[in-house]
Amino acid sequence: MPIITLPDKSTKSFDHPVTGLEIAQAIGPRLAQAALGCKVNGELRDLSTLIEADASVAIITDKTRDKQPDKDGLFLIRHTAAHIMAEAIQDVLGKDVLLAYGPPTDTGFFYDMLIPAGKSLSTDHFDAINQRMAQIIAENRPMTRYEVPAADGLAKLRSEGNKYKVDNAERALGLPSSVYTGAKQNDVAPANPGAALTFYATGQPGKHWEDLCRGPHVPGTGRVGAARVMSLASSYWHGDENSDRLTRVYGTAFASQAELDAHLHQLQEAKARDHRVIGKHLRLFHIDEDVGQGLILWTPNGSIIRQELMDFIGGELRKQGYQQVFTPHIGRLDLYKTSGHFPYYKESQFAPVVEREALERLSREGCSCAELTHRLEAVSTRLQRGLNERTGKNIIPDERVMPDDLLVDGFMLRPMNCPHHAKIFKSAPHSYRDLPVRLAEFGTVYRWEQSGELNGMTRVRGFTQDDAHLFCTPEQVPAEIQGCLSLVKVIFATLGMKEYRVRVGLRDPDGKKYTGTKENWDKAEQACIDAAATLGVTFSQEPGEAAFYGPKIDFVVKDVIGREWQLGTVQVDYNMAIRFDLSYIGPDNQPHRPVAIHRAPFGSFERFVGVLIEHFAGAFPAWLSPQQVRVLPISEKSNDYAARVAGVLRGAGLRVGIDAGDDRIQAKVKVAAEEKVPYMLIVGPRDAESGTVSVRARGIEKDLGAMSLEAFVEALRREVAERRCELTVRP
RNA sequence: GCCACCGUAGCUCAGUGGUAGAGCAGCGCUUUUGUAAAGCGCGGGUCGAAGGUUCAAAUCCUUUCGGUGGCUCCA
Repeated sequence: MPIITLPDKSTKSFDHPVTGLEIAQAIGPRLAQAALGCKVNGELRDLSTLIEADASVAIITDKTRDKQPDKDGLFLIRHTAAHIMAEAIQDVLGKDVLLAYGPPTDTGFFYDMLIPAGKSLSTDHFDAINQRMAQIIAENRPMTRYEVPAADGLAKLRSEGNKYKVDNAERALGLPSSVYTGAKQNDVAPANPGAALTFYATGQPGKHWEDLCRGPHVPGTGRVGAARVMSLASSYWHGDENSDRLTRVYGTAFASQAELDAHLHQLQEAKARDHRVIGKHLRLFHIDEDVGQGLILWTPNGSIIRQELMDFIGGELRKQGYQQVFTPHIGRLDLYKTSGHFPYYKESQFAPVVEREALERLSREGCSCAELTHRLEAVSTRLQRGLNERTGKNIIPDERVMPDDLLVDGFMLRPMNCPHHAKIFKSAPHSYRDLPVRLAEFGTVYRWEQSGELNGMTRVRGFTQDDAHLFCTPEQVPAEIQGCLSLVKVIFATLGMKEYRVRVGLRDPDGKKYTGTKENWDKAEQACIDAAATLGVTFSQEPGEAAFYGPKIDFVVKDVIGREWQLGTVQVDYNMAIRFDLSYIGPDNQPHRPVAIHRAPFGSFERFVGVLIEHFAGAFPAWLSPQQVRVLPISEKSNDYAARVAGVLRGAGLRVGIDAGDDRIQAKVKVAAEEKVPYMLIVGPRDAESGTVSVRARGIEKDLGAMSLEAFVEALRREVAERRCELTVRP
């Protein structure tokens, strides 16, 4: 006699076990009609689930109360849609397509499958698949769940010859994976005799298509309003690149065709905001294959944006007591052996640069490539002893040590700026009275990203960080973290960026890989959490996400397509000072280890500007715009006056262009609007006579009227100096 | 790196075995214009690169370079 508690805390009693559907019916017929599934004690279940004991139950539909798409409802719809797509693909390509794994995702769903040799799936099949999916949805077959005892289910799957499903079942039953890891076939765990496997038929079991599946699903295929296959990709079984390569088919589904259409429309809109498209159109940057993949050439327009950002950030840093430094883009290998970057991160670094004479000598000696690598990665006895003594651990094992005359020296394109900054700190003695020492550099670093990971400006191989290293006492750590975050807050606020979140990376509770004392870690972690809490944006604490050398704070923003990009980071580091043997003299007249804080709150100018382009859709505030004003003479007769106006603006330090072509004014306005110039000054004989300019501001599709040139200059100078987000100058 | 798709004029794209095209941009001429494209004309491409099949290749095949999307959220 279950008592059901509904989300509004009201209860309903039943004298028999009930299904979710019956509960919905008891609430109202329209809810029963709209119901897709239910949540029993917080767990998403089929509508047909029988509830025998008291429980709190929520009925899931495709919309929440405020008419927004319901996340759980979409999950159910997309989970079922994955089955429908798999059935459609098997109908189109054949039953010998082996299905592996097909879950819902944030924006849809995918299904991984093995396309048998000799067959292939391409976008040419999409029309056929979409049509077949529409048919299955129109047929509105019930989603029928049935359970089979584990042993029977396994036998059934094995006889069907799909090793991926057998593997899924074994994992679900907690058995060792006989297929994936090659463990012995072990029918049913003795400890779990009642275990069962569940299957879902898209219709009648035995008659219609079916799949091993945990569920839950919507009650019938008709409840998937609209589904569509989207794209193809490849994936690996279990994400393991040594395992089978599968074809991943992406699709998406919504409760109605209108919502699917809206989603497709939004994808198109997002494409129009893509920083690569806008960047090309507005000539902000260029990537040239002759220069290299992932290497950004900042063209004049983009360079203005970058320079303005550097000036802005640089000014804020000076206010906070940072000191500017400049260091080269390369350094000797020993430096990176000391820091620990080489060779441990060699997969993500450019290969070392070896001096020509050394290479020629090695070549004469017949040195092999493997031998060269070995000799580059080895260290001298002196370096080994120094590092091992300082860290108190055997971090350089004897195998890596080589006599000096065999070692090969070289340079590395720097993957990080910290070694150079550590060396600057070490170049002079420091008293505790000097701390914190804050060394800032817009430092360019180089990392070897896999070619498939590269993406416009947001994922590149050479980039300039807004980097700084703060060397301080353990007591100063909280205040310094606060300082970093207040900087982030100022800059995000200035740019009108509200859509960001913060991740605080903490120790794994039982991890042993960490360096530094427990007391320092506790304090630093608390400082990070406290600082994040003051930001006033959502932040998450993520145990296990700390670096081995200290806790960190990451800033993540979402781009228009919903992809998240990590921008900056603040990391506390107890390790660097040890490795580089940094010290300051304390009040006790004894040397002490400083704590280092790495911080690059915006990550890199490349990624940050890429995100900014999408954030503003190319319509930058006046202070960032490559061209702030464009003067448009009505006809050639006004060209002289236009040139005088432009001269005055330029003299006032504003970035001005002039469109003196023989186009009509309509054409000049259109071009300036497409290039997203903040202000157009339209000047004709009337203006020349009165010394005025006719103002048109971006985003307002009309003539705002005339004002004196002096008043315009003053107003725009103020807007730029205050770095306002909006265009505020008006006659 | 791996998989799918793509690469034609500065840009956006059409052309699927038979003499390389359009619009925009550029240049010239006409027009002298008051707020989202005036008209006419001209120039511009070894069709990403290399090799192959063919009487004939932008088009078909192979290789290669580059771009785009994707490469777990564990039934």
